[in-house]
Amino acid sequence: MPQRPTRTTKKPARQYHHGNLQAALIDAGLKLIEKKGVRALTLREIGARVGVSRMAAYRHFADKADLLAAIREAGFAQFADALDAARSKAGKTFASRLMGMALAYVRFAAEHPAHYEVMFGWANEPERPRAPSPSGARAFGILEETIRQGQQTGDVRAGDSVSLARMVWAQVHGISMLRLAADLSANGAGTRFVEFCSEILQAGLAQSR
Amino acid sequence: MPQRPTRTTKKPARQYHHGNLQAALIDAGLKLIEKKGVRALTLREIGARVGVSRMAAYRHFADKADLLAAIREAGFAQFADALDAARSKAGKTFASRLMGMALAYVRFAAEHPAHYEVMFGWANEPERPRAPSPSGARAFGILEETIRQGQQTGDVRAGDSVSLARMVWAQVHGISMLRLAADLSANGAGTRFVEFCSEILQAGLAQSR
DNA sequence: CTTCCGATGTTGACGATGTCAACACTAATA
DNA sequence: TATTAGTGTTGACATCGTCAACATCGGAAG
Repeated sequence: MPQRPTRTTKKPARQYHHGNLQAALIDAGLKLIEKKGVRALTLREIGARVGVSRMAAYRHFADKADLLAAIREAGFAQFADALDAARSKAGKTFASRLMGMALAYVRFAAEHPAHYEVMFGWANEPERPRAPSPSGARAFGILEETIRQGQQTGDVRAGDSVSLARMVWAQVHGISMLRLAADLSANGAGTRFVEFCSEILQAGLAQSR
Repeated sequence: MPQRPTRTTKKPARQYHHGNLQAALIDAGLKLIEKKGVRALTLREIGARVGVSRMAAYRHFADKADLLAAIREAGFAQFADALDAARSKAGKTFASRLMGMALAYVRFAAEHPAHYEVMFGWANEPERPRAPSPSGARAFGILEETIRQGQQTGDVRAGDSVSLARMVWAQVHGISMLRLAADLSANGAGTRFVEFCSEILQAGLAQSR
């Protein structure tokens, strides 16, 4: 959320100093990605949108990749919030929670494909290993905690909850990446497919042997 | 597989006409990607490796994206072969086939990460929708057929085999993308995790209700 | 209030890249 | 042997990320 510079008298208009460039750049970059795809993300274009020249970003980010990382982190924060909200809104049974979170996960990916791409995109640049995301860890923690609760209520087999959570995560991530649930409207095909997978997954998690 | 020009007398050496540039470009491009990542893929660099100038590729591909698409298709062919081989080598039970194919899938992704990236990478370029891959369809068909066999032997619940296959595919794809199975050595952590997921998945697929 | 300095934003320049044009060489056919 | 379609080459250009050097602002120190 860009806010006005602290001490302007009336109209911020266009001043030499922007006031909150960092956030504005992340925001503009994200919108640009959503509209034209990651390849179209250009420092020059971002600057133009914010009303600032290229190179201005370099006062707030080391380079383009660093700005991408910031966009990525912001995405994970929203993402974790969405998962958290879904868990709260879902019923108390493990099945409903699992399905609610699965739907929220896939929905986020479907509604913000570009943001999702930046978050989970390939990190095949050997020179610049990707730093782990705090918010990403928070999102995973929400899922893992749900799994542990399922174990306590007897809905999920015993075993390493981290591994179990990873498996569920991989499932919904695969669905999202392969675009297997494009239509997530009220009772669209995508929703039905996610429910379909969720049911099978839940059955598999239940059996202890 | 690059083959020699059809009518050279003895030593092809460096002629004006390469003889089989199309295949050579795909091959060189792939090797370059594997070594330096997708971002380092440059028409100039590819040309240099093949001993040809930039722009030469334009006689065989519409543009860079088109060459990428060819690399992608070649990857799917190898990929389908790998899945097919795994199915043949696995035992006759559904469980062993599922696990064998899952391991082959994840192994391919782990051993050829760059190729895998090009194959399954994001297609968020709104202007250029990605064409479906024939070999990709073949690979999926192998999995779906295995599912159908499982249904006939009673190992898999009744239902749409395509949806079931998609779910399994999404699972292994997610594992591959999230790099959850990095160590696929003889009895490495990755192998164990894939077996772990495969067992749970199989349990879920079994239950009819 | 004035001075000064660090933070922030700007323009210039450079090498790299994808691609359009125009040209050069080769091989097979007429 | 002459022609021509196929194949490879060099030139040029717009665009991009980024290094340098410069400009401007806002607040702290005197």
